Order: sequence, then C-alpha cells, then structure tokens
Amino acid sequence: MVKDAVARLTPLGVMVLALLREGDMHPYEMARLMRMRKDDRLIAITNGTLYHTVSRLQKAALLDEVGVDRDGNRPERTTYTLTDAGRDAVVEWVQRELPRTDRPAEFRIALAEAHNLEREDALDLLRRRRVALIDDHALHRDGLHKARDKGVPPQVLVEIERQEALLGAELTWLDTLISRIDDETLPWGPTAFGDKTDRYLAQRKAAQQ
Amino acid sequence: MVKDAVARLTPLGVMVLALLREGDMHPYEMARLMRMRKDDRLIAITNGTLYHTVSRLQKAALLDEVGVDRDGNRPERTTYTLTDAGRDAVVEWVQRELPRTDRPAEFRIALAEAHNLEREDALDLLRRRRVALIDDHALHRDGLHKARDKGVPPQVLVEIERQEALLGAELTWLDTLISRIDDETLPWGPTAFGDKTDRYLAQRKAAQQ
DNA sequence: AAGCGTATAGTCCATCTGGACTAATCGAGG
DNA sequence: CCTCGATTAGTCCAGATGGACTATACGCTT
Repeated sequence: MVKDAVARLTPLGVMVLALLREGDMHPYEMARLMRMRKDDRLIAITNGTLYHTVSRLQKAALLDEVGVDRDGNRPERTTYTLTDAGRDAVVEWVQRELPRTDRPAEFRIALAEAHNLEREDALDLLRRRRVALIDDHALHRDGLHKARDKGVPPQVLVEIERQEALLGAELTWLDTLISRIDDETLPWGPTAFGDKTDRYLAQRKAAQQ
Repeated sequence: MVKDAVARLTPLGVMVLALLREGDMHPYEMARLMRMRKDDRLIAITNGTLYHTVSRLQKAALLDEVGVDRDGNRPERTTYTLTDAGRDAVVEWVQRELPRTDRPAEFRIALAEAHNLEREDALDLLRRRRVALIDDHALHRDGLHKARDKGVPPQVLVEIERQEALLGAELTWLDTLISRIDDETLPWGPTAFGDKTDRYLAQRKAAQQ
C-alpha cells in the first residue's frame, strides 16, 4: 500500500470513494449526483479538481478503471470502480475525522458519510467527539475570561464568543444524536439508499444489460 | 489597480494585511504574533504559504518593502508596510464576506477583523447576514421535510439536521451581537489594541530608535 | 566545553486547486 | 429547418498550498 494513503485523502476524494460504494460511475456522473444531492454544500465541485482527484485515487490504487464507453461522438466516458483498499479507506478516513473538533469542514463530510460505519463504531467515535467538544468549550470559556481580565478590548473577542456559543449548540445537538443512535430511534448502518438517486442508478444498470 | 485584487485575497492574505495595520513587520514576526494570538485557530500558518502570500500581496501592490535589517549573522529580515490600497482592501474584503453564509471559514476571519469597520457599517452588514441566515435556516427546514416525505433514510440526513441546529444557534448569537453593537454596550471601531501584543510592538519600535 | 534542543528567518518544490477552454449533441422556439 | 442555449465529458494551465529542508545562534545541561 502507498504510504498512509488515508491521511492524504482530500474531502473530495472521500466523497468520490463514498459514491463509488453505491456503484461504478464515470466522473461526470459523480458530479451530477453530488449536485443533485446538494453535496456541493460540503465541497466545491470543479471539473479540474474532480478529474485530477480521480486520477490521484487511481494512482493510490483506491479505485480503478473498469471500461471506456462512448455515446455517439461525445468524449469517452471512463468508468471507475472501487478497489478493496478504496472501500476500506473511506471507513478509515471517517473514523479519523469524526472525533476531531479542529477541521470543521472535514467533520461535516465525515458526518455525512458516517452511515458507512457500523452503529457501535459510530457511537464510540461520537462519544469521543463529545469529550473533545466539552474540552474545547471549556478552553474557550477560560480564554475569554483571561483575555477580559487582561483588558483585551471586547471587539476583538467576538469571534471567540461566537465559537463558544456554537460549541455549546453543537454539544446539545450531539447529545441528542448519540441517544438517538443508542436507543435505535435512528436506523443506522450501511443500508440501501432506496431514494430517487438509487432508482436512477438501478435503471442505468438495467439499461446497460 | 490589479483586476479585482480584493476578490483574490486568501484568508491568510487578509490576516497579513490586517496585522500590518498595527505596524510594519517582517513575515516571521507576523507568524509569531498570529500564533501568540491563537489566530491559527482560523488559518493554517505554514512558512511556505506565508512567504508566498506576502510576495503575492506585494505584486498586487497591497504592501511594500520598507527595509532589510539583520541581527548578527542570521538571515535577513525584510520588513513590510501597508500601502493605501492594502489598507482599503482589508475593509473591502471584510465587507464582502461578513454577510455571506456560505464559506464559514472566511466568515470567521471577517468577524475577527470586523473591528476594522465603522460601527454603522458593521451593523448594516450583520443585519444583512441575519436575513441571509433566516433564509438559509428555512431552506434547511424545508429540505429536511421534503426529504423525509420522499422516504430518504434518516441516517443520511444527520449532517443537514446538524446544520439546521447550528444555524439556529448562530441566529440567536447574532441577534445579541447586533443589539450589543447597536446600543453601544460593545465598544467598536478601529481603536487601539492596548493589549500585550501592542505593548510588545511599542517596545520594539522604541528599541529601534 | 561539548553537545543538544529550540528559536530565528527563510527557500524550494511537488502537489493540489480553480477557472477558462474545447468540442460535440440535443431540444425548443421562431 | 436553423440557430441558440443547455448538457455532456472532459483538458489545460496559472497560481496556491504544505511540508521538507537549510543554516545560524542561543541557552542549558552534564
């Protein structure tokens, strides 16, 4: 295996791998699906980055070409499939990012893909996040108090105050999420999607036969 | 002027310009100050990026060299100063980012540097942000309802639920911030810092004479 | 007084990213 | 039936980033 391929995964790379767990695709279709699902809330989808990301993933042996077809005279469409390493890499990346409270952008992606983990695994990681959040929250409170005591002017502290408020909100949200997963109010695990996008994929597969 | 230099400012670039409003500095000192103030919560400070950013800002005529000194046999220290365009650019960038609800990372920096704006200006921009936040919040609520109606499995919606919760929290935080600025409970405007870091800068200036 | 870690002040380069561009096809309106 | 805009599927490259590397000096220990 390439040296710590998981650590080098970019957010877009993770989303690509996660998409391929649902079926083989060519990059253009990944972009279309992600836009349909509003995944562009989480990452910027630009062509240059997408195609480059896919070729990096291929070099890292996390995915591979499975064929090239063409429709009329349009450009070729290279279809990709996950390797076993690629399938594992998504899970490892999510496990790594889910408890981290620095890197908010990465966390959102990890959370969005957390359904790829087993319930117990996700629960454990989220509980660790909870501890880290409590820590962080305390650090912000402390920092604010000390800064005020030192006479730091309040207008330069507003960003920290906001962060403190958001950390509080995230903590209460996380508590309810954890209990919903724990008492199985929330279904979990890598289950079938069953939504429109999947019906779409199923249709494409059927049409290809 | 270079074509829309403000739009091309990177987060680190903005922080560099903002720092230079406090006094002339060489890049290494910028890094030290930012680390001291924990600005690395907002941006990654790596040498390569910092020096490259400074030279880009110089090319864009937002800052300029004012001298090169050296201490013993150590590497030269090139000191930089803001140009008028650079001074304005910080303000323009903050004005542009403060109302935007996409780009959370940029917003945190805009908020941290918002004390460079006049009170009325900041108030106006934050009120516009308030409207955008309310919009966003509604969109997330709607999206969630529709997705549930369509039968989208709930484990893929947790990230949106979190976003909805955080938007709500941000909204209440913003409301109190706006009223604090409005009733002048919170002092505002580009005033002197008066904190340790400034005393440090003052000492350095004194020592140089 | 030699050695070791850390602070100072950068340079260099392999990647990574974003935006502009190409080029073909399809559907709808005039 | 012709043309305009949108969609499909990608290439290309300038510029941005991050991390490794260089080189000196200073303080502290042993």
